Amino acid sequence: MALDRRVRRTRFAIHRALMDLMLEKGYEAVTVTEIIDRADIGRSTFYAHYTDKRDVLYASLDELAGFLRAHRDDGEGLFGFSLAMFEHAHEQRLLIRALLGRRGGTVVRDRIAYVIGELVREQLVAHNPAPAIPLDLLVAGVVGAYMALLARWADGDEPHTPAQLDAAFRQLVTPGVAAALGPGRPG
Amino acid sequence: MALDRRVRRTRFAIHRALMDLMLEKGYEAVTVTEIIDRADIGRSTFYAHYTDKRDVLYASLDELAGFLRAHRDDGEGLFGFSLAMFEHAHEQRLLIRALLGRRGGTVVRDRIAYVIGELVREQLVAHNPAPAIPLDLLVAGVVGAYMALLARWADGDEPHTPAQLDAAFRQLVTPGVAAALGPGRPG
DNA sequence: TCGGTTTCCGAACAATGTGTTCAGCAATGA
DNA sequence: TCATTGCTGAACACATTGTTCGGAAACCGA
Repeated sequence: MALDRRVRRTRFAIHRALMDLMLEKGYEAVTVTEIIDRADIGRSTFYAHYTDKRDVLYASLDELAGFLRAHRDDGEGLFGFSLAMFEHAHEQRLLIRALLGRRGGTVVRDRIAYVIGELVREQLVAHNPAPAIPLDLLVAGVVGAYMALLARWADGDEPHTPAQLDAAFRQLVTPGVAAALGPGRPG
Repeated sequence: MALDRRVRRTRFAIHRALMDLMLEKGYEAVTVTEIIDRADIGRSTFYAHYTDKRDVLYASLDELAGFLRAHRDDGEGLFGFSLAMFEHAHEQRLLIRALLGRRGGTVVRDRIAYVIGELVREQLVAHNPAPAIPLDLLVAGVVGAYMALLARWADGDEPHTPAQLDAAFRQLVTPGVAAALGPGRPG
């Protein structure tokens, strides 16, 4: 049995309101009161569904997580999600800027980094469960570089294409990762 | 002529209060009211010196910037600041955790990333003003990886040593950077 | 269509935080 | 000493958060 229609409507309205507002002012600057007004729901209703602004964000980012998982094994070799994500970011530039730009927030970045980190870790472990660089550091470094490229692109004026970004990411990170994973060539 | 003694005392008290409070709850959670109370100064006094919590932070981070500059050319090759910074972070682990951990904030991370980014950019340009990867992306990626390692270490339980962190950073990033900078071997 | 269940409303509330103002007192440095 | 500068502290308007609760409304299944 699906959710009560009212619940579906309410949650969607909230989700939609958060997205819209983020596009306008970035995640950090959005307030619960604004979400309520925009979604045109009662205050108590909001808190009946979510505890926080953060809570809404997490729910909304589940979509992104699904997207990334779907593209996990794109292309050849590691980091299949990379190009797809850059392309997605390119289409949704405003949204990505709202999420990752200066007006984003630690919460957003950390969450996205976490989601991507899971993917990266899975792939790295599959190739070598005990790499030369401690796994947690390796994952952190790779994801850190990726997120930084994404953020820089979202915030800056440079019109890099998704392919350029993907290439930059791979050129920067792949040699070090390959070395850390050892001789066995990842396919 | 130096600053009025009262000014010096007030600013130092504010600086000190922010540091203490960050150690206890992380930058984000600290409030201006708390700083005022801890520093034992009047509210209007605070706003006479700083506009913001952020403003105080920036002033405080100038120290860090000086430190990093002083170690810019440590060791051989690029990223001389790296080991010194990790060592500094090791001694001041609590402070670094307060700054970069989950309870830190975008403001803090961005500012530190900016400071480090300046250093990295200077060094990269010195070796090759037009690397294979667009300079801004290269810098972003390198700094992103570095910050991520620092943050992961500050937040996690793993007792990595500064030397290990420095090694991990270099192993991950150096090959890609060298390739991007081209054949001329950086000294 | 009925009827019990679930959700929504909305207004009020206490708590907390921000940034400003101003008149009077106190410390400073020359 | 004394003019200058900085500090005080309380009050203020304002914004935001998260909770509460009785009554109205919508929903879903029979």
